[in-house]
Amino acid sequence: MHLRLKKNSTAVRMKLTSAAQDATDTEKRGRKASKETRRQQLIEATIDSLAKRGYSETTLADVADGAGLSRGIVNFHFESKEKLLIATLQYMADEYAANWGAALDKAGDEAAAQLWALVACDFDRKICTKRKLAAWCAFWGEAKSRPTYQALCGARDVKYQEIFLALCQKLKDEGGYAYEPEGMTLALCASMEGLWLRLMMGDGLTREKAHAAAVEYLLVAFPRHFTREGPK
Amino acid sequence: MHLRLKKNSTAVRMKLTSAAQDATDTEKRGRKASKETRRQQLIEATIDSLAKRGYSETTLADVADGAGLSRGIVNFHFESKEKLLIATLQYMADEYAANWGAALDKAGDEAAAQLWALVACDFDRKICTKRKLAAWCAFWGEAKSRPTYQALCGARDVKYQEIFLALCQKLKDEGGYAYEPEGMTLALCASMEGLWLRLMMGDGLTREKAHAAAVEYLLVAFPRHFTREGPK
DNA sequence: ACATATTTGCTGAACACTCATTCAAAATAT
DNA sequence: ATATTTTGAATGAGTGTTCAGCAAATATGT
Repeated sequence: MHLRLKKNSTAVRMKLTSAAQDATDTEKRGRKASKETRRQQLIEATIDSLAKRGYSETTLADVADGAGLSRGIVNFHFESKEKLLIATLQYMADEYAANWGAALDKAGDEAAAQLWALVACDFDRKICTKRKLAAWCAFWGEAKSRPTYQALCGARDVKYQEIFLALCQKLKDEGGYAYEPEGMTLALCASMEGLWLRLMMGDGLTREKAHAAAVEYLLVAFPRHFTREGPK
Repeated sequence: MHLRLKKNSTAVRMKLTSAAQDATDTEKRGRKASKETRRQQLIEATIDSLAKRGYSETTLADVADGAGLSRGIVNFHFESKEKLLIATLQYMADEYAANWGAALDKAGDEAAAQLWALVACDFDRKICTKRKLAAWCAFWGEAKSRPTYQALCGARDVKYQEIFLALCQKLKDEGGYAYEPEGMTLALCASMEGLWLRLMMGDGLTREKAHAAAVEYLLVAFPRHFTREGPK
């Protein structure tokens, strides 16, 4: 089917001028993208619902309504509710990983600068929304009894924490600190996750305050490397 | 649960046989306590179910089965599922508060000893079970969209953190540390919650390792007050 | 160029199933 | 005998899933 379609549109393209060729291309892409666009749209609606109603109250009807589409739509684009939720979690995990990956690339070669960047990007505007934190937390709440969720949440942690550990170890060597690196790293990562939890709970805590608390941790742990304004 | 059932029927039998006085006593207590006992029993079964199946999969049928009782029982002793869940959360919150309250009493007057005790009791055998952590996390996951849960989870934090803040401030004065106390306290509390989260996720993390990580934090933050073995 | 056939994305009603809740009846205690 | 506690079947609301069919876009035949 797909092959035939491609053959046909190639044939059409050849008949048309070069300007129209572009148009056909985008059209084709648009058509092909349509499916991806819908999925995206439904995933966003799912995050909305998770944030607004919580995991247990999120229904397919609510997701469909949120996307402005009809009831059966999810089972058309995703096979089941379960698959939709997994795709949503996957999407968030990918976004999260991409974010700190990019931050790490931009940070340069200094271990201190890299660590600072990693901590900072956890409290980035794009990632650290109430909406998304709420969605994360919804999945965390179910993760213990669902291996798939656990894997996706865990995969995030493993790589992230490996890098953290390596950085902490490097800083320890550079600064002659006395702590035990594994415990230190664990406590630091846990602290940031805990801050997320609190942000989501929505006491008066703001993103800035949470970030400041994490920085305070960095200051105390690596006094020779950081000031409140950044790495030395 | 089965044991309790058996106990009841044993009590019944005792009434029929010899020791009438004893039997009447236990019976009276049994009757008056019976309602409380059933509630307790159902609450325990609820925690079991939350830990095993997660929030969204926890059904009244499952709770009743877990308690070895019949289907309609929850709506007799609690008015609704919602009320059962709230009572369960309340129960856990009370237990948690009682635990750190007792630990604080036992710790003496030194601020350092008190802080050490508070951190330690978060990783106590009684409190820090996988079962209970899972139940806590289930509630956290739903808390954002349920004011009642949020209030009960939050109430825990508020008092707890007030004390933490006071202790950190005191240690800062004593030790001449340079950090900003609010941020420090926030990061510390968040770290312990994050460690709970990870314990529950069940990577290879053990209670002891998590506790050690928290201690590592204490060491770094208050080097003049603590060694790995305890407060100086 | 026009008509027809096919594909594709989507709809919404129907269906099957789960689950909280109710309640009449039974069991048990007083 | 009365009150209390427990049972378990019945109820009904809610929800995920299915599917026949619609409409627009696209391909094919003339």
